[in-house]
Amino acid sequence: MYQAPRGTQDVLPTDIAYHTFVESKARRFASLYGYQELRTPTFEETGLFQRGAGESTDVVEKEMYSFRDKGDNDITLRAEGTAPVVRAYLQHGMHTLPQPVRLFSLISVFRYDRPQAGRLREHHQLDCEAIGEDDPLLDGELIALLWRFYEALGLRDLSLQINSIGDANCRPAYLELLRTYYRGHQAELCGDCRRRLEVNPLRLLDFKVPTCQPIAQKAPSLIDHLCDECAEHYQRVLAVVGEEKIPVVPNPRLVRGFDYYTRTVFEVWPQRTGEQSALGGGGRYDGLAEQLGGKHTPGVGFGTGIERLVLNLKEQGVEVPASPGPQVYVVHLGTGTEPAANSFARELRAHGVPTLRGVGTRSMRARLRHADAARVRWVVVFGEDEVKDGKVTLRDMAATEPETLSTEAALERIKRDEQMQTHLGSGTFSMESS
RNA sequence: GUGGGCGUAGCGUAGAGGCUUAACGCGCCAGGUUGUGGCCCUGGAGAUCGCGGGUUCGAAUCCCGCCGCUCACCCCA
Repeated sequence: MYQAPRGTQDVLPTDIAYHTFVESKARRFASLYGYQELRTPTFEETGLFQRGAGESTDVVEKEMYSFRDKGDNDITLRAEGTAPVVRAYLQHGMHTLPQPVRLFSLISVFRYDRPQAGRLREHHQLDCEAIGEDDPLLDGELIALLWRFYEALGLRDLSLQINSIGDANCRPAYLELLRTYYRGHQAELCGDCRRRLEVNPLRLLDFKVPTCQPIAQKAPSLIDHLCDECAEHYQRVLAVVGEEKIPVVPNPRLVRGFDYYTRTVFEVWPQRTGEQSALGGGGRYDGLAEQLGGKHTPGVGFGTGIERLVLNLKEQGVEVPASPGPQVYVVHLGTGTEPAANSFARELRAHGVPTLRGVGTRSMRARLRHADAARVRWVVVFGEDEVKDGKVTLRDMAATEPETLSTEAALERIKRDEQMQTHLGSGTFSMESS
């Protein structure tokens, strides 16, 4: 038998409410901050990710779903959220729009990794990007958007980690300093660290192998070697976030896995420690547009993982609104009763009443059980007796006794009830309400 | 890529060399009620015990290999 490919998952109807809850809140909060929805393709030219995220990153080096298509194009399934958005910004000349351009996407991301709790080969993200402005206020805005979004989901005990990793002015000198420091300890380093030292020294800082920890602890901190402009920028980001009353943890060892980041980087972690658990993360990428062949255009953004949010909502016991089910179950019973039942169901749906049609040749009892399982409010029975008289039997599932009345009267009753539900129930069922 | 754990009906579990014709709960189907749900009762369908090999008179049970799932490292969401 076939199975869903390793690292992918089916979201079943019993679970879908969590996902629609997160997605609708995502849309709501993105638009609340003035971000407009953008959809980019599921696959891009491989070079976009190589140039964007960086050749030496783990994602590009060993985790991409890459293939050559029938036209000999090198294609990669979306490995990361930011580069495609910046590509779209450049391609469509969005620099002619008022800056910054604020965009959000709900995307799927593909990485060939070994799956584990909270890690999939296909996962989904809310991705928000603001391109065309380097004001630290914008960094703060994105952090606030992310944080308020989490609050609205009902998540508790989160921790916002923040850092600045400098830019092209100050980082090269710092990296040289770091390399010099590490070369002095080369003998004590594990093989992995030696490799990083050459390829991606910044990553040495957040490395977790215990034997290398003491060396990392004493390494020169990047935060002490920022140029004046970067230091100033960082201070203003911290100020803006502080003003928002968001508890922030400056973490001088926070480093992210993509090469395009400059200055601000941040992640949000749940309380529980260990494992890979970041719910969301992002930062500023002032050099990315140039890297992709455009002119210098600053930008800042984040991605946050839908599946990880769902996981944490469940862990924290957050209740999500139930998806609305059908209101009415229409059954026919006996010969010649089908058309009348069909037309009644058609009528209900034309009036916007979600209606389930009883099909097959099961007993009355079985049908009622189905209706009960579907948690409908009303069951409408078209039996031979009723159809002959132009009537139906209407059962209010909350009441004990059914009653027989004309089809018109039954329709009116259900419509009236449905209207009441729509008005009263808008807080319960509407995903759009905060 | 590295290391641990686990594979028995759709789901959750029991059985750990012969007492098993593989059991129980949920779910599914049907009946108890000629055309009326929930609760209850009765019955039924559904499992070559992940796959292959080995040990044994005898393997779901012991051994080996493979596959799958899962957790952690790494990395990221």
